[in-house]
Amino acid sequence: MVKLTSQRQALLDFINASNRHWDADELARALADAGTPMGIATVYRGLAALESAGLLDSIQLADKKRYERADKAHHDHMICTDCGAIEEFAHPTIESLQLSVAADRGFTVSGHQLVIFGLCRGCSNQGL
Amino acid sequence: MVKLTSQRQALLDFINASNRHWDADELARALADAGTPMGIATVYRGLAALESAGLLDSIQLADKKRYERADKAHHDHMICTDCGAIEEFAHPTIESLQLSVAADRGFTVSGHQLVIFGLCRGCSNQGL
DNA sequence: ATGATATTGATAATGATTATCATTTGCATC
DNA sequence: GATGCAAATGATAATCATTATCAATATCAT
Ligand SMILES: [Mn+2]
Ligand SMILES: [Mn+2]
Ligand SMILES: [Zn+2]
Ligand SMILES: [Zn+2]
Repeated sequence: MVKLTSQRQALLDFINASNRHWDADELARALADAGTPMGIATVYRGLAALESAGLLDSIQLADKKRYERADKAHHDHMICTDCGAIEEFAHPTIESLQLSVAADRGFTVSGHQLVIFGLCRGCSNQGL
Repeated sequence: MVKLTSQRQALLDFINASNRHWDADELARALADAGTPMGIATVYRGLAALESAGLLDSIQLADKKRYERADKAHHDHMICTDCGAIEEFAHPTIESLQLSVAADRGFTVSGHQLVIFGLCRGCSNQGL
């Protein structure tokens, strides 16, 4: 039986109150600053538990995993390689084409991750 | 000036002779078995140098980076979460839709990574 | 309120990758 | 072909995110 502890509630509230993609360390620091410090191992375990309960979503980037609210529709991400900004986009046609190419190969899809790298509008304009 | 050493040549030859997606450790072991052992740090540095020279491609998976030949056209990957098989696919429409959605947001694309997770045909049929 | 059990937290361990640094090697130049 | 030097090598330490340990604590069904 999975328990809803004060630590997990704090993690969930914190992420749900924002629109960011948090890593474990950022959350530990932010929660400490907010007056609800918790051990870093508890942060990792809490995030994993909340995700498998469907209460959080995550994206696995090259170096670390980032968590976000789960109450948004499925979307993918564009990441600015200059300023680190993470933008979201949803594209139904891309989604369905993925399913069809997988089906063509007899592949049973359980998930996917699409990340576009480049320069966001602001950083693109820096170089003008 | 970047030097083409015997170690780097061995790495390149080894990967070009195969169709796999290698991680650094697999390469170190395979090269040792093949009679051209080299330090693991040399493997990492060699792979990075060859990739930035455009002689190798890579995909960054959750836990580790995997290298493959660069003489194939751009493609994305489907990974079987059961047996670990990595299949390749190319889909021009998905590619161009990515560029258009990025352009819509003023995003200058430098690259992307699309990975589809699920069960390959063989593993899908296991559960029948 | 009680007890079984899941969670916490401090810390050690792990695993992939990078940094150090003394030694060696590729290669441009003579 | 010999020389010189910047770049590469390799053994190993360090780093960084994440997971494992384990004794103490908190949750929750009863
Ligand atoms: Mn998102
Ligand atoms: Mn490939
Ligand atoms: Zn930017
Ligand atoms: Zn499979």
